[in-house]
Amino acid sequence: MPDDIGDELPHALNVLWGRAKPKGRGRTPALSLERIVAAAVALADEEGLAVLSMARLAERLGCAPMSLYRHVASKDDLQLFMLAAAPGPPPEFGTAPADWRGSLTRWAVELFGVYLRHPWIVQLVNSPPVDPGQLAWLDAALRALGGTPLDPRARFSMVMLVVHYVRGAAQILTSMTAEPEERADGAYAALLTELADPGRFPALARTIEAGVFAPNPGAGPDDDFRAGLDHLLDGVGVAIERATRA
Amino acid sequence: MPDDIGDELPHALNVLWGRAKPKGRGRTPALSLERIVAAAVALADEEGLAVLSMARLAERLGCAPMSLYRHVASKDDLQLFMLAAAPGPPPEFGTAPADWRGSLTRWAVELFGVYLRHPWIVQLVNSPPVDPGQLAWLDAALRALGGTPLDPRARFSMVMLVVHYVRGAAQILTSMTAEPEERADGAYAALLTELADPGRFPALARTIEAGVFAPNPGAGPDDDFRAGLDHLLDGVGVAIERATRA
DNA sequence: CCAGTTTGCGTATATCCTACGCGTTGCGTA
DNA sequence: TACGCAACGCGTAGGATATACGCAAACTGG
Repeated sequence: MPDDIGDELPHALNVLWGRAKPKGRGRTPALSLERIVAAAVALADEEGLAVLSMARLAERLGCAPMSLYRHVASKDDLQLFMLAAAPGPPPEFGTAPADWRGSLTRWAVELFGVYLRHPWIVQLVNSPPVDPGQLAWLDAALRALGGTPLDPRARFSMVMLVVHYVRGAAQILTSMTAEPEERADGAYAALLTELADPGRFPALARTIEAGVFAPNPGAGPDDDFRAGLDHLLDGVGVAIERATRA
Repeated sequence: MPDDIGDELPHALNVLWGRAKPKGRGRTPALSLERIVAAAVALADEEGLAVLSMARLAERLGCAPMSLYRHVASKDDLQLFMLAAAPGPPPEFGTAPADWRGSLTRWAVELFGVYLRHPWIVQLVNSPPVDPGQLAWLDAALRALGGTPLDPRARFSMVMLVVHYVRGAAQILTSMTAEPEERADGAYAALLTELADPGRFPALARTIEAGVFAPNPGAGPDDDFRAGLDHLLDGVGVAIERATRA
């Protein structure tokens, strides 16, 4: 007997948006959706997404595997809840801040931090957001551009630019550092040096020679991220300037 | 008896770079790595990455599941080979083309096409490229910037900017169109309209009202991609102009 | 105290990857 | 020509996975 009689939304969405009915009868629950999701997030943070199975999760919670299905319809649903809960609230700035660049930079850096804390997020499929958590992040980014003369479509396009960049940068960084062995940053550089024949890949060989892949001890990995973000925001700045003149 | 005695590279890499020894003895193979990889790519293209299992692949090839393991060490290895083979060659332009923007645009559009033809690529983990196929693409992108005064580190940064954007855009697009039912483009817009409370998500609500998510019949989905790419390349142009003056 | 409702969980099934080892085949060599 | 070995194809089996189904336990309102 599904309870979405007059509602066409999937059950998971109703729960996410607080539209699920409270049911005060029956046995007192030892488990709760919040506990399950929190444990799943912790497990994925510590041991990776591949280790997250219903059995391991149940073991961690001290319950039987099938008990989880009373609160979660499927493993996909669980991942949806994880995706909604893990990021936490976005940075706060009012509507139409004067400094769009500073606001958007802060937003991107914090999102980057979220991805580094929860690397499994970028391994999940990147579907359009439907939960309040992700929509809050999206809204915050759009608000960062609220004071600019860009039209809504352009604003959204710029935000997606930043989203894709942050996600991609985190994806590369986590896949390089999360190698099983202590593959230092230099390992990839050494591998490329051996494989990239200058005759076949001239531009790549020159890039390697210039030491781009070599670990530069003075700078953290965040510096590369910030540099790329700055170039990206230069492009946003061009569009804003163009819209201002028009 | 592994055959990488004097070589520390994983076996899969030796095969990818044509360093595997030819073994002319024994029985004539009915299976080959090329056939297996081609069938796996076709299967993933047609039915999605979730359906790709060793059993299904063997069924398609008319062999027993375990026969595949004579040519492929594991399923992860198979996916590595798929990733190397599916994209095909990158677009051709000489070293240091005069029109960096046109070249990079063509490169990005073709890569976008690859992702749309093989949506499973963007669902796989985005690890740094180590196979000749992906390195050829990377080299081509770096060559597109060969005529600019950017230093190698900046060139690489710009290329990664484009890579992340193309990948992210394809990820969103494929996850929206590959829905099980015939969820038209308008479905997401309708869902957002119901969920995005203007009081809670003011900027998002305004974006929806402006019809950003509504399907505009005149333009294909490529147009959004091209628009975002243009903004991105504006940022690259700023960096190039800055480097020219310096 | 009882009926109804909700939770927790045991069982069973289907599917998956893959370690191990056996029989078969065909080339290179004697 | 005949033999031996290397490589191939595959059958079996084991462990792990998600999850449908149904029953017993526990709690609450009457």
